[in-house]
Formats: sequence, C-alpha cells, structure tokens
Amino acid sequence: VSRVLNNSSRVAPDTAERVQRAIEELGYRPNVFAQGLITRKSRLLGLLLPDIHGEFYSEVLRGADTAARSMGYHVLVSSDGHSGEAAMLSSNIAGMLAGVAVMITEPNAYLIRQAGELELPVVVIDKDVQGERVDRVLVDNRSGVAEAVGALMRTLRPDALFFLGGPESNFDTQDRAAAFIDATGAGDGRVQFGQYTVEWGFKAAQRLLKSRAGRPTGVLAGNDEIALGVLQAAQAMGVDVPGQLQIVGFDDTRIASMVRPQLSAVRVPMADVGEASIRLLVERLASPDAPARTVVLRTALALRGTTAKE
Amino acid sequence: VSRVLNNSSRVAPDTAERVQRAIEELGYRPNVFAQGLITRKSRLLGLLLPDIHGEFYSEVLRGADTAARSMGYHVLVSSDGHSGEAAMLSSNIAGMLAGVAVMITEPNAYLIRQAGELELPVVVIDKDVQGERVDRVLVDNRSGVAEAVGALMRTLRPDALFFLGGPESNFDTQDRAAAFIDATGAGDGRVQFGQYTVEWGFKAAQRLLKSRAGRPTGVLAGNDEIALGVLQAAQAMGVDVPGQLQIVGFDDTRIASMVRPQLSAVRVPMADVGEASIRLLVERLASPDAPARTVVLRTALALRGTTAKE
DNA sequence: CTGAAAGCGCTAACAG
DNA sequence: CTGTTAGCGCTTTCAG
Repeated sequence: VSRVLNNSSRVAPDTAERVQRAIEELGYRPNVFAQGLITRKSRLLGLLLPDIHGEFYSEVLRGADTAARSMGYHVLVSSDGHSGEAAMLSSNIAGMLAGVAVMITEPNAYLIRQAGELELPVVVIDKDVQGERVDRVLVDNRSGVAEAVGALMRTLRPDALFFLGGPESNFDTQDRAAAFIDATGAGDGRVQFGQYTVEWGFKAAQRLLKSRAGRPTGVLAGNDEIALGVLQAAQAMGVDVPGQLQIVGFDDTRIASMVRPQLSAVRVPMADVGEASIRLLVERLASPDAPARTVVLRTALALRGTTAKE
Repeated sequence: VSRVLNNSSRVAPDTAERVQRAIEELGYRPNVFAQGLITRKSRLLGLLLPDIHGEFYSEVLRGADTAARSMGYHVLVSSDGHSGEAAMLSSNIAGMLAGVAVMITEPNAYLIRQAGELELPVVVIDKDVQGERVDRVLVDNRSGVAEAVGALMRTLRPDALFFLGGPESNFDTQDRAAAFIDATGAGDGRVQFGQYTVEWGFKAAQRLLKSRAGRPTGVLAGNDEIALGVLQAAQAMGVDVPGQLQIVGFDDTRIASMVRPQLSAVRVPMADVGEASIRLLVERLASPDAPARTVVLRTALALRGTTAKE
C-alpha cells in the first residue's frame, strides 16, 4: 500500500490497481502522524504576522494560502500580537511545521534572533535579516515613494510636500520617510510620524492645514488609513482635493477605492508578498542547501481622485 | 520523562525536578507526531471560511485565533473559495485536525453534508445545520433588524424604508430581508438583492433616489459596504444624510467608522463568533457525547452620523 | 516485483 | 513510586 501511494519503487500495474480499489472500498486514509513520525516531513507551513487584522494582512494571508494550496501545503497563521512572543514558534505545534514565514515590521530582537536560529527553514518578510539559509521577501518602498513624489512634483513644488507616516519604529515607515527625504530634500518638519490610523491622519492634517505659512499642497501618507484621515480633514476644512491639496496613500488596500474621491495610492502587492514567501519556503524545502535568496516586489502607482488629473 | 511532562501518575518530586533539568539542558522537545500517533489527539483546529478577505472574516479569524491560543490550541484557516470544495477537509491535513468550525453562508449541499457526516467534531457557523453532535453559532439577525428598523421608525414612515441586501442566496441576507419585511410590512419592491459591494449599493441607491414617487427616506443595508455605496450615491446626488435620507449599515466593520459621516450600523460581533466557535469545539473535545449546543450571538445597534440625532 | 520486519518517539499498562 | 515493554501506522531496507 505504501509503495502504491508514494508510487515509489516498481509495483506491478495490476497489483497497483488492486491496491487502489481496496483503498477506495475501505475508505483508507494514511495516518498523517505515523507518516510524519517516520518521514519527518509535513505539509504545514507557518505564517507569523504582526497582526491578523484588516485589509492589509488578510490580503497577505490570502496570497499565502492560495500559493500554499496550489503546492499541496497548508498555512497556519498566527499573529504575534506585537508581543514579540512568537507563540507559534515556541508552542508544541512548532514541531509540525515544515517551515515558517515571519513578517517583521518593528524592531523585535527576540523574534529576529529566533528567526535566524530556528532549525526550520525561514523566510523573513519586510526586514532584511541576516542568516545562513534565511530567504527574504522585501517590498521596494523606495521606488514606490520616488514614483509617487514624481507624480506630485509634476504640478507641485517639492517644498510644499509632506510625509505623514506611521510609527517611527516601523520599518516600512522608516524606509518610506527616508526615500521621501531623498526625493524631495525635505527637512525634518515636513516628515512626521504617528499612527497608522484615520484618526492620526486627520489630526496631523488638520494641524498642518491650519498653519498659514508652509501649508502643504501635497501629502504622501504612510498607509491608506492615514491618507483617508488627511482627506477627511481637508473636506472638513473646506480645502479642495485635489485642487488645493493632493493626497497619495500607501498600500492601496480596498479602502482606497471604496471612498470618494477614490484615493490615489502606491500599490503594495500584498497578496504577492504572501505568495512569494510561501513559494520561497517550498523551494527551500526542496533544496535545503541552496544559497539564501531575496525577492524584491515592486510597487505600482495608482492615480485616482486625490491627485491632479493629467 | 513522559510522566513528568504529562504530570500524570505519581512521580517523586525530586525525580521530577531532575528530569526537568535534563529536559532543559538537552533542549528536549517531545515529538508531536509520535504523540499524535499514540494519543490520536492534536491541538490543531480547522476554521473554514467562505473567504479570508476583508474586515469581516479577518475579524472572525482574529477572535478564533485568540480563543484558541488561550486554550492551548491553534487554528488552521482555509477558505473554500465558494467552490464548495472544502479543500481542507479532503486533504491529508484533515487527519491532523482535532475539530473543525465551518462557516456556511450560502447553500452548499456538499459542504453541509460533509460537515454533518464528518467523524470530527464540527461547529457550524451561520447556518442551522442538523446533526447529532454538530454545535452551532448563530447571529441573531432578526433582533438586529428589528432594532434598526425601530430606530428608523422613530422619525420615518415605515413605507419609505428600503432594504438593500447582498445576494439573495446568502443566508444572512435572507434572514435580514425576512426580518425587515416583518418589521415594516414592506412589499417586494422595497426589498432588493444584489452584491455585498460598494458599487452595487451605489447603483441601487442611485436608481431609488432618482424616482420621484416612492423615494426612500431610510435604507437598511445588507452590510457596511452596501451602506457606504448608498451614502456615496446620496452625496453625489446632493441628498442630505441624515436629513433627507437615513442609512443603517450591517456588521459594523471598521469601515463604518472610517468614513464621514460615520455609518450607523447593526454591529455583528464577528470576533465573538470566532471565539464562540472555538470554545464550542474545545468543549466538545472534552465531552464528546454532550448534546449539541447552539450559541446565538446578539447584535447591537450603533447609532452614528447617518441616522437622525435624537 | 513483493513479503517481512525494523524501527520512528511516544504513552500507558504492567510489574516490581 | 519507577523501570520495562507493547504497540500506534507508516516507510524503508532487506531478502527472496
């Protein structure tokens, strides 16, 4: 039976068929635990996200799930709840995992070290972690920012452009802020850090819009929620968008196209991030000693209602 | 070692400690497969959703994950992609699952039957499936609708109230439509079915708002996205909300409070749905022969900017 | 090509 | 209280 199922070694065709029939008649299903015990392999992959909340992460998960399924694997998600605990990695379940993809968006010494030392194949998402056999999936934030700023600068002066990011500790926000400074030559006052929320975007924009001098004519937001907050502040204060203020969001989640006017945004291919990390993992399973690889995913600029029409 | 780890049967305190020390020194971790092979138990629970997309399902997942973790379990999510395939249940991974929670929102004979026949403990979410040992988690749509309609009728005539639902085949939409008809005495024209999307909500509202006679003064939407579409249509047509048109969404996802004005909505406790299903599953694992249970979760009405201020 | 048998690492039952 | 042992169901030699 084992030889038929794993179609290994030579089995006579008619024997094989006889076995197959018996399998079906009896409804036989191999015991996964016995299999795992002897082969030390499994078809379960771990995906560790900072949070399983909202449009962004659920899109990563969806991409990962789809990719995994197409290759006969399954994905076990877990959020580390920003706790740095990485419950999944220390729980007994870790022993069932064939590999893990870890998304690291904030400094987390514990997680980073654990990811590097794990005897399991590891893919790190978002953070350029060192490690012998640690593959990486990165998003090209810099070119995304450059493209967005370029679009803004077609109609606006660079010194009236602002960046409203998420938490300063967030790696993506850091990257995006740095790229923004490179692209616009912005000094400190025009780059602000806060939260990845509508509320924070609203307040920050309100503050900016109130000031007479140095009022922004263009804002690049750290994510779509911040951009939405900026849009709402403008609307509340009677500032015309995109006439007096242009806004570009980041991520291009479904929210960006749900609101009116629709948000222009730098599209981050979240599903592709999920997919690439699973693919990398499965490929490493196949060749454990291959050199570490890095996949960099490009963004794309989606111009919609909050930027000047060409 | 086994006895110490499972703190079963009497072990001398000092022996236990000696074993513990050795475990730590050696970094010993029990092999999950060997354990599973003999105990036929696992700490892995399956969660089958129609889709892993968006605010709604990611919230269910979050509730489930939190609950599972607090009880030492893990959740393996999978979407059936509306395909009725239930890949998770037929794949080899099914053998690692201690139980499954299945969310059924549309007719799916295959899934329903499979859920009822599975030898695994099963919890069915959203659909009242029959089955010996099948527990259920339901949302009390009817009382949610009644409450929303009640609020609308404080200032509006019942015959100017409309219900714009999702697909007619969706169980929740069916429930909500039926409850709406009960509460308002609405005939067919005032209950419409479409898609759970902003676009459909927009178009349907546009059509309704254009007609001179029988123009709605209040709309109950099948979910928040539809409600948002209705709001945008009103704004686009210069219809004042809530002055000329009041809108109540359903689910109360984060989207409802992200937009301006904020959507009034019937809050569906999505995280609680996830949590309750995991809890039911774990409790059944403990007592396999207990009678089937049904948990009904209440909704709550969140009155915000799209309904008349009191 | 096929039958037989040796474990994989663990738990639980059984002696001591 | 602790040592020993019989499997759990599978894959993979090793003989035939």
